[in-house]
Amino acid sequence: MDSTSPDLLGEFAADRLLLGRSSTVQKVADVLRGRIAAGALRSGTRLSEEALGGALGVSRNTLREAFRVLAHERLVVHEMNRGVFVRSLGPADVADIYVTRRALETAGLRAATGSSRLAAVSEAVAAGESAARDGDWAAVADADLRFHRAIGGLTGSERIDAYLAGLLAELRLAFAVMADPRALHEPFLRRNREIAELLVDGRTGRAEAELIRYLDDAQALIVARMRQHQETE
Amino acid sequence: MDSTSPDLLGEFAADRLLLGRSSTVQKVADVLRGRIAAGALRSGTRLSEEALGGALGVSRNTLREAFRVLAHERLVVHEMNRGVFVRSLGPADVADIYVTRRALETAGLRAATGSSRLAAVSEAVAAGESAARDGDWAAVADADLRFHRAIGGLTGSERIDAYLAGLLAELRLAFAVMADPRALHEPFLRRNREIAELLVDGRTGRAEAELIRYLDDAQALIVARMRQHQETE
DNA sequence: GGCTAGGTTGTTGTTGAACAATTCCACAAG
DNA sequence: CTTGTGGAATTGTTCAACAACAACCTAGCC
Repeated sequence: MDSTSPDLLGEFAADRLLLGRSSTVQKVADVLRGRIAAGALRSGTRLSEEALGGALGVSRNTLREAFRVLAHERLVVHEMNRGVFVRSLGPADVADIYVTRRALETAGLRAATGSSRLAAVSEAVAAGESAARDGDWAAVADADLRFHRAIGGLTGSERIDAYLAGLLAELRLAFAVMADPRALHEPFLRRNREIAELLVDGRTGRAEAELIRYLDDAQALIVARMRQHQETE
Repeated sequence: MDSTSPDLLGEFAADRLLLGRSSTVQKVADVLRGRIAAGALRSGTRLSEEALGGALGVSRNTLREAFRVLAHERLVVHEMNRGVFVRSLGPADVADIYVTRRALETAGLRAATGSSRLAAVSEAVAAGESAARDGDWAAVADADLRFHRAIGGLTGSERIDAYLAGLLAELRLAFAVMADPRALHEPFLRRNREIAELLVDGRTGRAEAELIRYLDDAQALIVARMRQHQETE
């Protein structure tokens, strides 16, 4: 019998990353990342090695390895001899993140012309609108993240995608603090579509101007909410 | 007696990062990072936990924590149940890095107008020329890195600076393979100065065009050398 | 010869316990 | 109200052990 066809093998090769997901350290990091994104672990919370290790059923050494990767992702802060804490974002951090987003996402727009990856952008827009119709605002938030990652993905750069994914994960630290995801994401649904349509029409200059205004507004909204939240505390 | 003046305290607060530099894990990561950048650890070398731990006088657990941070910096590849290896860069990696550099460094140029940080750019150019006059090509390479970090630094973003630093550290993986740093850096000394002067003159559009050509040429040079090196092997 | 099966060896993955170093808290003293 | 001084709790780091896995080697088979 002939061996498995080469192109079929190629498809499986793409799944290797999903398979390699074992390793207790990775799983622990995934769990903590999820808990932080979901807001279950509030900013500033101290992550005790003994308590967390006991709860998750892993040893302190394994947990510390997971802490190292989360610290490098800036989701957690490691203070020498004091422990690790869930990161808390200030307005300066948000400003820094948005400067970086502007740099990376506008690079995507400048690479958009004729890209085959534009489909992913449109798909994310459609998914967001569909979720909004269902009133599923968590799904809207997810689609919004996908939209922006897809814009960065227009560069075709694996690193830019990884950076953007990290930046958006950091921003969830700010989202988690404030309720009402609807007020946060609904106003941007229409603007997502607008930018996507400008892109498929090849009007990338105009799309870039719109995206920059979009990001400025989003940043201002988040900072305003942050200050408001800080007062009511 | 009055308490210490607030502004003086502020200066000390800036030194906190320098103090927290202990931690065996950090020191081990620093050592390995340095060895990799210097080319003492060639690409593909396997880093045995037992051997390295013994040589450095640290435990396997500590070493594994250091491996996690280096892996996140992409200087090292962690293969499950097989160990960690010094990363080896291919032309596709170099292309990816340069796409990202173009995105980040052009963002710096667009933020250059009237920035007080332009001084750091000019300083790096001068340092490079001075080192070239002395024939110290390692110092020229350092100054070149400083130049590009300073360009990204024009954005004022801490994250962009961190990303650029990481990308340039990755590139050293490619530099380490090939000898003759002079041929690699000398042609770009004049172009560094040209870009810096365009910047202080406020001609940022022209500077951006020059920088993009610069990066294209550098990428092509590195890829050419990589292929050449691969053949002679 | 070339290929497959199966055991051997060396390395990594993970755990648990131990001890030193450090921070934090409370409390006493000036 | 600031400055020492304990002691308790937590982190930093090491060590030893074992399971799990990958690479290598050998033997046997067609």
